[in-house]
Amino acid sequence: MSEPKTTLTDAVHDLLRKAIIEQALKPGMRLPEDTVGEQFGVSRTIVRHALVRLEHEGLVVTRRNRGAFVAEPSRDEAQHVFEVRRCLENDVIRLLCERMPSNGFDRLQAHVRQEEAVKGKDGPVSIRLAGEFHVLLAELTGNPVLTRYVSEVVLRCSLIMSLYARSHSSDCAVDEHSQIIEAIRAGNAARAIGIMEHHLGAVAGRAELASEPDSIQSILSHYGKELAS
Amino acid sequence: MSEPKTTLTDAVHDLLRKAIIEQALKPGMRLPEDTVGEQFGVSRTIVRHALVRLEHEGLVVTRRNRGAFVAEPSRDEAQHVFEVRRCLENDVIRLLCERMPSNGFDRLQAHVRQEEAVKGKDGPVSIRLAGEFHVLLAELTGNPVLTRYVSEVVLRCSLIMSLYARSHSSDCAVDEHSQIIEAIRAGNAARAIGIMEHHLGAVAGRAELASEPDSIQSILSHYGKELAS
DNA sequence: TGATCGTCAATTGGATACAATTTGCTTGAT
DNA sequence: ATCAAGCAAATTGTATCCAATTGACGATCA
Repeated sequence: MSEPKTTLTDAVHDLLRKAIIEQALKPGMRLPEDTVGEQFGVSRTIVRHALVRLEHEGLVVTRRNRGAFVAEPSRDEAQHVFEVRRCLENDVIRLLCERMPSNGFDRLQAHVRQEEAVKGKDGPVSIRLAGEFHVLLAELTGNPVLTRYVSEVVLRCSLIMSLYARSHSSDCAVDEHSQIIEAIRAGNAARAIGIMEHHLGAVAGRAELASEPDSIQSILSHYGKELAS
Repeated sequence: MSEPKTTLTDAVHDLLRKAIIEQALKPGMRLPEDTVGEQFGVSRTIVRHALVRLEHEGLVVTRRNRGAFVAEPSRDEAQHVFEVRRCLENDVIRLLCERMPSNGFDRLQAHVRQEEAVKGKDGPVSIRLAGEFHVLLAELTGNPVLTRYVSEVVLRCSLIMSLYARSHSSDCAVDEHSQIIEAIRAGNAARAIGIMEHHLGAVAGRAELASEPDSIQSILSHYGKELAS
């Protein structure tokens, strides 16, 4: 069997996270355990474990005896997440200016090329790539702890954007990504951090309206196809 | 109802965490689900959920079909945790210099008095209080996300100290805590951060010069030379 | 008519039972 | 004596089952 080395819980966890980040599951949407389990063809136990993790990551909230919901970060919460993200990402930049690995710039530029390939489109792929750039930066520091935290706040920011931003329009984002790379390459930490601050500030700045939801089953059935074993 | 508002999972989670931090459960120790559940009078389901969270917090590691163990951070991991901790705590200081809440200094000084009360003793209480000072600092920023992350790295540092440091002897620590408070009160962020860096550096430094047991690979590679035949 | 209380369906919280996987040990052959 | 193969015990992975809590609808009474 080509069975995956990972557990079912991991699979469901990843799928749900992906669905949330890509805005298929919108903030506030209910996530009943048996509905989800039914759609994915697994038992409630699995879904529960996945939901526990997602709650820990701040992507879902659970109310006692009420069930799980996709998180709806308030503006205050959003502010707090962005504050931590700035702190972490500035440190990432600082560290990379000291110890960028040899193949670091190649990997970064390859990623930017990917981003440019989907430039202009506002789809889920664009959102995912924009986030992954920052995670890649964190990875290059060689610090898994830092990478995990950056990963979490970036994911939460994606969720926040889906709530408050009217458009991801990553045009400027990609440009700024390139600028950050160049500033790091020049060893100019101050400038790189400045751009990053501006970059995040611009992202945080966009905060306006949202849209209306879709049925849970249809969404999950779409994502569940990957689980067909 | 005198029933607790929290769920059983939370209780077990807290208990296990406390036990790990206080070194009742030592690094590397096995945590079989049914044994733990038996001891606490709950089912495996609960223990499992708690273990999932603890793994997410980096206090336990789980191996597929092998079970959960109290984490044994390598020196590299320790380094990574300390690196993130410096980053986060420096930001805490920076934020507090801008917006310390009105009763902040009172709470901080009350805490330091507690620490001084157990000064000299190397028991679990001393370890816990030393960590809680830093969590309290983070709380005063009013940022729950930041507080959670600081909390996590501080806990992991406690675990690391229990592995590598020969003594917590928090004599200097308490002094430095007071110094940090005063620097913040003076609005001197640079000085406060400097003290914090020194404080954490001292803590991390103690971890360096302690016992030796680390990665299996290094041990095996050392002993393996004698086997090369 | 409106508010309050009681019953009921829905859903989660928790426990138990079963299956799959790993590990250690025994046993046998070289 | 060493090593390999296979069997058995222990432990986790997963599913199902029962109980407890919540929210809503509807009946009753002021």
